[in-house]
Amino acid sequence: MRYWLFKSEPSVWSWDDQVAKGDAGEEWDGVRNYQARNFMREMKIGDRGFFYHSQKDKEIVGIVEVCAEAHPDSTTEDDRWDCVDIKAVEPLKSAVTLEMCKADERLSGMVLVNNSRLSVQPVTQDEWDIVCKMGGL
DNA sequence: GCCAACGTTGGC
DNA sequence: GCCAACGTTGGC
Repeated sequence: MRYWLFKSEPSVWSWDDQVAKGDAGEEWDGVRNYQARNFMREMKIGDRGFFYHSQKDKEIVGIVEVCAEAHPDSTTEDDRWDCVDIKAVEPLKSAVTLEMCKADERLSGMVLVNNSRLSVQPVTQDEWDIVCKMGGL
């Protein structure tokens, strides 16, 4: 199993919105970036990811699971764009802020810290464990 | 709200 | 195929 990180502006699609969808999950649509799309194509059902609130909060708030592998993005006719479906698994006991990630030397290699513009990104096993612990899980 | 970084588009 | 122009993202 691999680990990922999904970034979303909470004013557009928040953790609460994701939770409200329950086990049915929801398309992670609207991605128009090849790198991000390619990562989604690599995802398998059961892979886990962090749910990150960009802009205002800048913090990792919960854990999601891939519940459908890459398929055409229903929000566009353009067949270049695929997306996966994800569902909420559980919230972190306490959110892990970008600031905390930047302050932790062990996370200095995290894509989140180094490439702020990539909206879907891989997370290593080590990074996953560290952030989970910081989040109280 | 600004602006830096980055990705994409399109003219040549 | 290069590169300038433009648009978007997201931290500050």
